[in-house]
Amino acid sequence: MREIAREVGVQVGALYNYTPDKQSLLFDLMKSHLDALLAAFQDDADADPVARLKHFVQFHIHFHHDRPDAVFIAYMELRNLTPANFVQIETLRRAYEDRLEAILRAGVITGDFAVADTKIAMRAVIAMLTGINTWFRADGRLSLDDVTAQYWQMVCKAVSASDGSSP
Amino acid sequence: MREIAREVGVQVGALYNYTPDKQSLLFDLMKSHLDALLAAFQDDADADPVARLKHFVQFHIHFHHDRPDAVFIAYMELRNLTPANFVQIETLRRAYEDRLEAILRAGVITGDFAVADTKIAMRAVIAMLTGINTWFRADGRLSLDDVTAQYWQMVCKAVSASDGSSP
DNA sequence: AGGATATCTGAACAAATGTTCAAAACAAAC
DNA sequence: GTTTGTTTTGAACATTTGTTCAGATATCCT
Repeated sequence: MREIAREVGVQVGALYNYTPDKQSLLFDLMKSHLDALLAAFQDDADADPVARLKHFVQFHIHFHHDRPDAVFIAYMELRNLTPANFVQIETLRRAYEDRLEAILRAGVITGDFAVADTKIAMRAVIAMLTGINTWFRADGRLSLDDVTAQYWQMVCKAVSASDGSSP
Repeated sequence: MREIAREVGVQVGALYNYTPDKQSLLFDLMKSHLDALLAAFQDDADADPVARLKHFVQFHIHFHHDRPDAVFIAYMELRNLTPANFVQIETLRRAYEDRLEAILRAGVITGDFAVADTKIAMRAVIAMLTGINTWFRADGRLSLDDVTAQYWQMVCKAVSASDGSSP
């Protein structure tokens, strides 16, 4: 709290005009992050599964890249939520994951994708993409668009029916 | 420290016969984890890159599955290391990552793999595999061997030259 | 301008946490 | 069984951290 106050340029006490306690602040940060995530992701269930997946990959990478702090908190502070708050946050995260899984399921049905278990594949994709935030730096060797293109290649191949048609 | 003491069944003070301070304890835990990781991973540079990669995937998953606590600490407590200790730990982690990258580079040369950038691919693979620890439960739907097989499928396809020959 | 309302400061309190140390308990050697 | 060396206890100290609150300061409305 003192760290936040210093960053904001205010005394600690003043923060308590904006949050009843630290737990609520943490929870509100996470919840609004996940609400924004769910609201921002648009998916057209009638489109081609490959195009939907590509859009998901691009969306996920850019959305997370734009909010490094929120993403960091959402991952590192999970264990500091009360059980009740944890459940709520997990429910939201699950809802987002379900959107990806739905794409994968659709692709399996059309034959575009070949994965043994869509839930496993979904977790693999999410972990892969979210991992970018831990190492990507804008002043690095590659632009975010380069990185996005390469991740899309890998994700696409990883879940594709392996006939070499998609990438 | 009090939590550790309670778990061990001893008073806090007694712990300080075994570690000069908490920072050293944390550092020693991480270092011995990474030393063990590097020592345990055997790689045959003359073997087929696909076989080497498969072995890496299986090794990584099982090694990390056997040490959930060490893995958890190695990821969540990184930011609590002193700068000097952080550098040492990062160097070890980097050494491990380099072993994977070497496999990918070898496969690119032989034409078994097709990735635009081996460092990016290496990070994607590591993130994917390490992510398993956050959700896998032994009493879940799938056995660790099932999960390993599926991840191997995905990793293999993700980095393969996309001619459908490898999986 | 003056009063009502909102916001901030400065200092304090309480709990948690890393660390120390003298005395007690224990173990090993002769 | 006494001596010597090691380990543990129990209590204390210093810092950090979440939180509160009375009084000061700023903002807004008429």
